[in-house]
Amino acid sequence: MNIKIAIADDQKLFRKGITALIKSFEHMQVVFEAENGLELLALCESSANKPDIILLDLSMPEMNGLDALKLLKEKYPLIRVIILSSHEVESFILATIQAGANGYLAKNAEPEEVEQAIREVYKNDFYFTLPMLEIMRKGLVKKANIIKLDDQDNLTNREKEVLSLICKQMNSNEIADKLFLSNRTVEGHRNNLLLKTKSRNTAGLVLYALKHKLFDLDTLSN
Amino acid sequence: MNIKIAIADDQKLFRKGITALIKSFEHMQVVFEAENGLELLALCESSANKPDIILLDLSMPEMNGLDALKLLKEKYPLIRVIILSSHEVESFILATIQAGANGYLAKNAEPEEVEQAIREVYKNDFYFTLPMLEIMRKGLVKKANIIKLDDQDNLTNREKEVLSLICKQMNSNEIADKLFLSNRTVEGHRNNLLLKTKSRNTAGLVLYALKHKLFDLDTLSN
DNA sequence: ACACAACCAGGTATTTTTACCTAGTTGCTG
DNA sequence: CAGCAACTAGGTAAAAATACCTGGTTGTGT
Repeated sequence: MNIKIAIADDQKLFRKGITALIKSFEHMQVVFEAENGLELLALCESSANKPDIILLDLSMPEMNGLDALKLLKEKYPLIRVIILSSHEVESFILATIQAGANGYLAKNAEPEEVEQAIREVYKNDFYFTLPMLEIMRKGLVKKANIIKLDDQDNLTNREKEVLSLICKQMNSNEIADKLFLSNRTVEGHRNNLLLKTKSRNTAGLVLYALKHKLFDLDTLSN
Repeated sequence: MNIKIAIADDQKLFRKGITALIKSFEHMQVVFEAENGLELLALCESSANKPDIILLDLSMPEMNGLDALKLLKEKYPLIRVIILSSHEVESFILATIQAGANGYLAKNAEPEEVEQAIREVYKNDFYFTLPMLEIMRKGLVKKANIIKLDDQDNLTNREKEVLSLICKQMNSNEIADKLFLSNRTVEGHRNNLLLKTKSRNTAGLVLYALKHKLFDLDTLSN
């Protein structure tokens, strides 16, 4: 049985080249080409011949690759997507993985690697080169280490207490009631919090609290 | 030049077996063995002959592998660590990667794979098998998918735009400037956001945005 | 053509937050 | 004991957010 492939790239010549290349591989066929994200989605919608794997360029007009990827994965979770990359930044690459990309292929890769990538993704849902894996690993590690650096958070217990109540969407009066304080006192704490955390307002305080893991998103009902 | 290796495992026989195995590989030597995490750290401390790579069992008495790994990476960030795993759960595996593990090796792996893993880690800082990579990928993706369930968030694009700026600690006037709107309009959006998200104030909006992954903590500077 | 949702923008009034002050009490430490 | 940090609490004023209104425009779908 053939592996059905679709290609989305804004450069016609590139599309045609890849198509020709894929034709030279055994048991593969290109079912359609798209020149931007919108067209890709439309073709996936209309085509009776759904692709198994899509080769997706990230930088396209109309709708870029990342947005297209997200929508694709939402509507057709079974379709595997291999990202065609020129020279993207790490955060963008991570975003595509988080959006569900199944593989990554540099645009200057060898033809053999294209074939290998497609077959691996078809078999294992998965193909990444070593540098990519290194980036992924960094991405995994990063989250745990965002803070840790400036961690001496200086906040006193009372301040942390007030901050936690702020994060529960209480205003100063309510907090004062709860802690048996004057609202002026609470305002004082609040002010110190703004200074110490270098925040501009309540939004900043909430972000600070979450970033520094003073407590967890899940514990705050909404 | 030889690759210097240390082994930490609580089973003596296993240690000796691996040591023997490694002796059979070219340009490798075992510099010491430890039977638990504490001993491993002590030996790293005292030994003049620091290992390049440590083969580390996760389940050990006294101090388990994960804790040992964390301390190791803190003190000796240059030492690479390959985890020896029997049958750990995913979350534990991810924890080791976040703690800086450079590779993962199943205890029932083929001898050739041990050699390959060591050489790859020595060369690339990095060796993971396909199933491991799959787990890593899931780990990366998971975070992005916590919500999604109740996702019909009703928020219009404009509202999301305003919300994102609120989360960047902007006030209504600043948002109005940025979006070329009247501040009254922004206030209108803001009000709708409060209603739709059932929030009481800015803190609630930020929490909502984060909970529903409208964007990521990391992307919001603080 | 009509309904409807999204978007925009104004008014008025109240509440809350922010900014910038002062100052007393408590408890710990050199 | 002196010094300091944490906690408390007050005043005044300006800025921002909230509550509750109104009404217009635009685009989409029926």
